[in-house]
Amino acid sequence: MKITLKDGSVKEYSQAMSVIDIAADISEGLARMACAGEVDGKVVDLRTIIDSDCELSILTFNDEAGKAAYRHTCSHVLAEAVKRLYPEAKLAIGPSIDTGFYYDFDCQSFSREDLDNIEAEMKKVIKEGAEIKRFELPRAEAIQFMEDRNEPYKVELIKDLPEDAIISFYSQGEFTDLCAGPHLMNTKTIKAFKLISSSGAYWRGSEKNKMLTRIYGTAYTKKADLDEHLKHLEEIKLRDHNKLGRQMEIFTTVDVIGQGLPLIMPNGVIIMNELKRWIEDEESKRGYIRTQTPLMAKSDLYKISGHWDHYKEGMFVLGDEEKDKEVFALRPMTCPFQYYVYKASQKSYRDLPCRYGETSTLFRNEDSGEMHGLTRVRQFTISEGHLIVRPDQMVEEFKGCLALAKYCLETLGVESDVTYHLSKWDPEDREKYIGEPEVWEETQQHIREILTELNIQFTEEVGEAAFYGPKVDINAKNVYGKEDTMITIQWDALLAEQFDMYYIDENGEKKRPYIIHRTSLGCYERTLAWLIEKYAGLFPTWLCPEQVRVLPISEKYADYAQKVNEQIVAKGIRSSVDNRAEKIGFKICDARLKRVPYMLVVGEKEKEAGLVSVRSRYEGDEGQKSLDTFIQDICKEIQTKEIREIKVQE
RNA sequence: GCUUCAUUAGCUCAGUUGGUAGAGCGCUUCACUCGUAAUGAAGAGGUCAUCGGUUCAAGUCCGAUAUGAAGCUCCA
Repeated sequence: MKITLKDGSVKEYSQAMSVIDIAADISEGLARMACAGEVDGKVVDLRTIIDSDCELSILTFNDEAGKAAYRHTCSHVLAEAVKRLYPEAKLAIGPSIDTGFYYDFDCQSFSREDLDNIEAEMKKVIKEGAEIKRFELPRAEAIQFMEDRNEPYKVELIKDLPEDAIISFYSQGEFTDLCAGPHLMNTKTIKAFKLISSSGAYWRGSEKNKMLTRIYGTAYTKKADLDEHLKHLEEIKLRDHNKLGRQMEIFTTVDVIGQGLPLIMPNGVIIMNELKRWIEDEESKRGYIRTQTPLMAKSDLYKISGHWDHYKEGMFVLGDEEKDKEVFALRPMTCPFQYYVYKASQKSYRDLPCRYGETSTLFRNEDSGEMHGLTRVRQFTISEGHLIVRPDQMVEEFKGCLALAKYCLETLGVESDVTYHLSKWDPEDREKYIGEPEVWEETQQHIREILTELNIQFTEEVGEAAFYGPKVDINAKNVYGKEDTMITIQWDALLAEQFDMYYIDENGEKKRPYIIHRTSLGCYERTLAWLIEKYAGLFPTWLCPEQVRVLPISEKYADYAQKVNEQIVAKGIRSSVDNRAEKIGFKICDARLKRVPYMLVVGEKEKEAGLVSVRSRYEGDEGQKSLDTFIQDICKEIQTKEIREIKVQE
């Protein structure tokens, strides 16, 4: 048989060979690094026997699938160590993930000390270097095998496999696990690993099931790579908005005020207000008209919208239906409020599209475990908007919303950090959605075409739609890799009916409009969190709470510093003077720690010549210049919302 | 909501097996009046998250509550 390798070379063998044997035949080094194989594009185990012509790649840790096999094997080592130390622990599942691997056990919870002990035991397992063997059993025997070992979760997994499935096991020494593989040949191949953390996780991801104990870990082929990864984990904590945002006095929380109710501090308010003014002005330029509607409404409104029946749990209800004549609820969305603005007067087809914008504060009673910093809160403010349009205007208006979103992302310098998703309904779960299947398929196809036409890369997600229509979600990851929706644009051909919204067409007949629910920048709190992490607190100048700090060399130059500052402030720039009785080195250090982009040092020389000595975090801005030039430059930078490269610090 | 961990000065954190509190930064005051990453000295500041329990004695042990964190689930 002929084996074509990745580099195009061909090996010929007269007999069937396993992948690992072929790797060994190519080179001993490759056999040592081999984690899995790829035969005609399909990932296979190293033990897979090849008996016919094919294309073969030997996958190492440098290949995604090889890395997965390596880490998956490490998760088996973890499982063996846990079984040795805690024989009563029941095995659940233990896959590899992006950043490493985990294994779920039904057992006690583990402290850091326990994890350290388990790590030590894992090292023993690796040192023993047991060969990893694969074998298959018929279904009934497989079930019996795991029943004998008192592993109920494994039995359940096998029972869920199709009748004709090949049920494979991998064993190393006295440890055997139900597993599809692939795996390394020997446990001693694992060179560097670390158990990261332990937490609870529901069996099969359902809150109705028992909570198991999950151990997260990661593994690399070199200790240096592992150390780098661990260092990276430490570093991302430094840009975590939840820490940095508090440290920079952007927000704080107070226990007696409550969960999910952050206090935005003056620094945070400056950034949020800059964003708000910018968005509101931009929307006005794009033909939006603004509304300001109540933060709460009687239960009657939510009964019409359907929220009272479906989402009451998620709302803050004021009053008791049994006792009170009127019951109110804080609004969890703006939709019906803006619909009534539309309905307040009769609309002609000439009036459409109506683009309503509102900087809208919403309240959602999230479960207590869901709150997180500024990204998941109970009260938040979004750049909300609803476009009431004629069906023939829908596609163009939807594109306009996407263009606005794209403009916002570009201006903030984050367009390369987002992913687009077409959130579709789930035809298998009809109860969750209103409307007919044909309408859903048609609108989804419209959005698909729009995204394709605009050359936007996107994924399609089943079951992620709103109950009234499909949507485009623009998501971003936080520093820990967790994804959140930043912007959403929703196609709604159904709710106008519910609220009896109409317009008069050219024939004098009542017609149903379509509605686009959208945000231009999403929720300000979440965007703020995103920007903190994106820029590690070093915001573009236009968003910096403090843009300029004037640093007099000594108190003798306080007057000049004051004059300089006044001229800068007069231009609407956020500037202050550091008049403390400190050395200039101290003042510079402090201004840097506070992330002030521009420092203006003034002393004898500057005072005499009417200059300022600029020190900034940007390249090529050092040195003396006239105050007028400085003001001109910074005004331009702020006005254009320029994103400048930050100088690399030693 | 679930699992685990945490909560000590404004902030970041020490505090051994139970014997009534410490550091650095910050703040206040004084001295220094300084040329590009941290001047020196002194002082103020804490019912150790809250409530309850065990104990002669609790920051330390136990329980409940609140808040925070990681993960799970959820996110109209």
